[in-house]
Amino acid sequence: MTPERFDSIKDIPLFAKITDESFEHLTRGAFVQNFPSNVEIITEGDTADFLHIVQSGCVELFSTWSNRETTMTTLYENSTFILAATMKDRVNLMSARTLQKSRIIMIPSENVRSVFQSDPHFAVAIVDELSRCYRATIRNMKNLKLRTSIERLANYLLKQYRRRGNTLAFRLPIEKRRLASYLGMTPENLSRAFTNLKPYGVVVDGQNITIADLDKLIEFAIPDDLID
Amino acid sequence: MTPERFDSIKDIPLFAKITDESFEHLTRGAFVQNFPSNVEIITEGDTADFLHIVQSGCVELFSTWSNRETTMTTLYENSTFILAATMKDRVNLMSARTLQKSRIIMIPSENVRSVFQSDPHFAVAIVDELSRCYRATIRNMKNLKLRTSIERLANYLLKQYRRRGNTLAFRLPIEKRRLASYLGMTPENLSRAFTNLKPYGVVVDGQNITIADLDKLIEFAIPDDLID
DNA sequence: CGGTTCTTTGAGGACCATCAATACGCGTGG
DNA sequence: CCACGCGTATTGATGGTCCTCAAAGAACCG
Repeated sequence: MTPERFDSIKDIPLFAKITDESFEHLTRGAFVQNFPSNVEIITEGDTADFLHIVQSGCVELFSTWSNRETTMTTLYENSTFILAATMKDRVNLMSARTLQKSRIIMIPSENVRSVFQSDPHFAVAIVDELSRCYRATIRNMKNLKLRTSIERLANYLLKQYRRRGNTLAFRLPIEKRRLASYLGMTPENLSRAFTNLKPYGVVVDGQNITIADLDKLIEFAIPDDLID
Repeated sequence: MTPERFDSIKDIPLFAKITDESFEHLTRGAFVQNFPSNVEIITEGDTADFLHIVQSGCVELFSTWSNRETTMTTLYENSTFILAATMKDRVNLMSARTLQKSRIIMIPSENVRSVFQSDPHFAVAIVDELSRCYRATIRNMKNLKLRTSIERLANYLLKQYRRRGNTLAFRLPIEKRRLASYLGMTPENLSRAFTNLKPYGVVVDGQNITIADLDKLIEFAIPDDLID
């Protein structure tokens, strides 16, 4: 249907173990699309006709209500989204927009549901991915309900530190205002939260963060395997 | 293995369409247990050896961190819990305690995973349940992040109203302090939130709630299909 | 380089948590 | 049946956290 090649998809865990037949079936009617930055790809309330996969770039999932908006999560390479809506054939509960120039793979939801039934390996992969996203959301919610905003920021910084292979200096991957929304606060408050973390050795220079005293920050943040 | 009978389980959507063979396999090593009220059934951090199902009674899922505790959700008849941890063979992210005398079905996680692979109907049911729980959590999170505490309470009352077949007078199903925790506030604040809803026709008498002016409450709460 | 957006800082106020004290509800045992 | 005790619910006072508004500075982009 399109001249695009889907070989790179096979690197994604979701498709790693499936048969060639399943793969052929899945990609029938699928396509790859390039989006510029800051484009709304899907809108909450719309039906989930395609399973989306971020091949490259960066996508923000967000939600709105009554003139308010909040960032739910941010996705990078090889992340899927709207998997639950795809499987249940329901409307999306979140909207998605690109934060950078991004390449998005779109697979018809019907194909996903039908291969799910015919290929047990794919079924396992789907349920694995679904469980992973579900558990990530539970962690996120625990973070929001059990910690203050400053504690959330401190733990966010520690998570970034770990994700980059224990690097003490790094750049924030997203704008501060989006980070603020993700952490459940206003941009103004995020600024002040950074100031509050200064005594614990957090140095901020624009998007550049340096953790000058890891032990002190950990002592303050109390990271937890069941949240972070 | 136990003299308990599992027939009643078949009423649960999760098991509705499975074969007798799958059912036999699933219930091998399974058991039913009666718990008194206020007993911690599972603890976060423990491995999920069993899929749990509330056959009767009421179970609260909660989480703790650094001396704080929060109610994540409350479950009633025919609800499953720790399904994601079961499927991924990981530790539980939440603890569970009974809020009433409850009857809990426990099915070995291994059985669930193995029947998932052998019975496509069961696989569909599992992914359906998983997606349902996932989406419920997303809704919950949107509720928490996009609404003030009073708005959350107003929408909670409207949800109770709808769940009971549009009944304007009903009893709260749980204690107020647990409701407060679920809604992300303190018991004191819940009291004041109820007071704040008086002008919108909410009458409170202990656990008994009466919605005296439905339109006014709806106008204030702005319920949303994508949250509630 | 100019305009736009983002970030920061300050002031003020709304919301919410904590602490403390009292009232209420309920189950138990006298 | 009533008295008692315990946990829950309410109410008030207070302080902290966080949001809003406003303005200035910084970064980004065409």
